[in-house]
Amino acid sequence: MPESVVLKPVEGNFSLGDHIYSELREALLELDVYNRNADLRLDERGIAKQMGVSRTPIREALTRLAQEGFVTIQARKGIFINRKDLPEILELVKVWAALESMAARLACEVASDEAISELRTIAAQFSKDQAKANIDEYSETNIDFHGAIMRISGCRKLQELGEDVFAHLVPIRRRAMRDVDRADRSVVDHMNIIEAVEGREADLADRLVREHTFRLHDYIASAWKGFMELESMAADAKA
Amino acid sequence: MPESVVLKPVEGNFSLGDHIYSELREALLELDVYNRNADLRLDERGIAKQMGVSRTPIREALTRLAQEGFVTIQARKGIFINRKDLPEILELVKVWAALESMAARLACEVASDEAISELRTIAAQFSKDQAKANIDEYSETNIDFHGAIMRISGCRKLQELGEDVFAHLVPIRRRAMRDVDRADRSVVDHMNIIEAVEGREADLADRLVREHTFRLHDYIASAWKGFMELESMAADAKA
DNA sequence: CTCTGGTGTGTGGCATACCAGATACTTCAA
DNA sequence: TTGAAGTATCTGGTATGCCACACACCAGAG
Repeated sequence: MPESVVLKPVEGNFSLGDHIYSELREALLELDVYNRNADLRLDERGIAKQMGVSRTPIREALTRLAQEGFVTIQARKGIFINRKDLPEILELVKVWAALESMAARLACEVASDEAISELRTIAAQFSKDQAKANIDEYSETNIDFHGAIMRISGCRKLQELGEDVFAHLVPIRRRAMRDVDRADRSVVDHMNIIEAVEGREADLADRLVREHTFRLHDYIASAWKGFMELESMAADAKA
Repeated sequence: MPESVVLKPVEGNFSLGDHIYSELREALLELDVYNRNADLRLDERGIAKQMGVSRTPIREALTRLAQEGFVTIQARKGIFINRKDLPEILELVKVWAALESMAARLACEVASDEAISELRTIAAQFSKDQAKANIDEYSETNIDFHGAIMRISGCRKLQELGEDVFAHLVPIRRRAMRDVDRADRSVVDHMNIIEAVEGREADLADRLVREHTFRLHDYIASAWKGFMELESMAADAKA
């Protein structure tokens, strides 16, 4: 074989099950679970036919999704998408706060200066004013920022768990981020957090991140009814 | 039918898959993964035959265990029990610290006085002196104590996640708890934590729990080699 | 002896058939 | 009309069989 020809190895386990799992997962996150008109039921056979495979890999994917809490499987009754209620959402936010504040703490202790500078780079993408102008993009940047903190903590497990928890909050965050006033406050919070991390002030960073996340917590708690009403109206409009 | 006879409804989904899942999970935790002589390989067909069922429910259980990180399934190669290395273990302890310190904080804010008194009841089961005398039982009480903090935090998600993380640490904790000096220190820590929670000092409780868990973290880091050597000797003795 | 290609066996992935509980529907009697 | 029993259908759970890839072993060419 000519040495010049270098083929990259086929990576990992491609399996229908894996593929369907991520496909379904994404679809579930995209789908607006809080739309009261949404169909909360999933059908193994239907999905199987739709994707052109047998029930087996579908069932594997659904089993995993059930374990993650996205769906509930009831024997001989059906498979239902879990619609989380307010208390459950708030609990997830608390868990998120626990994980991210620890990540910030660890970042102060172990992250390199280069890694920390990443935070400022991300934050710089959106000045306070720009945030107002383009909430959607800000939301993306916001997610990046929080992801970055988890990453530079150097604790993969923390990061992975955070992503899992975060996934459950995606539909909520989509709503919570629309609020312009919150975006303002958020930008300020981020700057303070960055400075704390840059200054290696672990206790401070820990506290700031926690308080920042708890502001989201309290906001969701207060705005929840509004979310639901908006959804109802959207649903009605469609119908 | 006599009205006096009240039958409680059959609860939940009993399925072979579920049963095998918990059975296997327990077996995996019991098994000493760090015994280098232990067989790290699982065989679907073997387990199926051994339990007298088909591969299907076995596969379902294994899929779930794989998702939780207990095993790794490699297509057409085999299913292997995950042997966690030191860095991974330490990450789990950090996550545990994040969760439990938040739990302590929440407990300060929301737990009832009755709930908090539970902590003292558990701790009272073992005075400092008794701890030395019966390390094994102390280990149990210790687990109860930490479980109680999670419980009285009033945050189920925090509790559930904590239990999941904890499960991965079970084999490690079995070793770490043998150390008498650590038990002493542990009892003192617990008392301080209790006082902080009773005094509703959220910041203090948060810090104490975090520091307590990080002592375990550092202890594991320093004693790891010892663990491994002990295991090797035990394995050699058997052979 | 060495290296290459072939072959047999093990292993997980997938498709399929069937089962039994849960439901919806239908029918028929009061 | 109503309601209760019977029946068809739907749904997830389980058992099986086959497939394709991984790998160890073997044989023949050099």
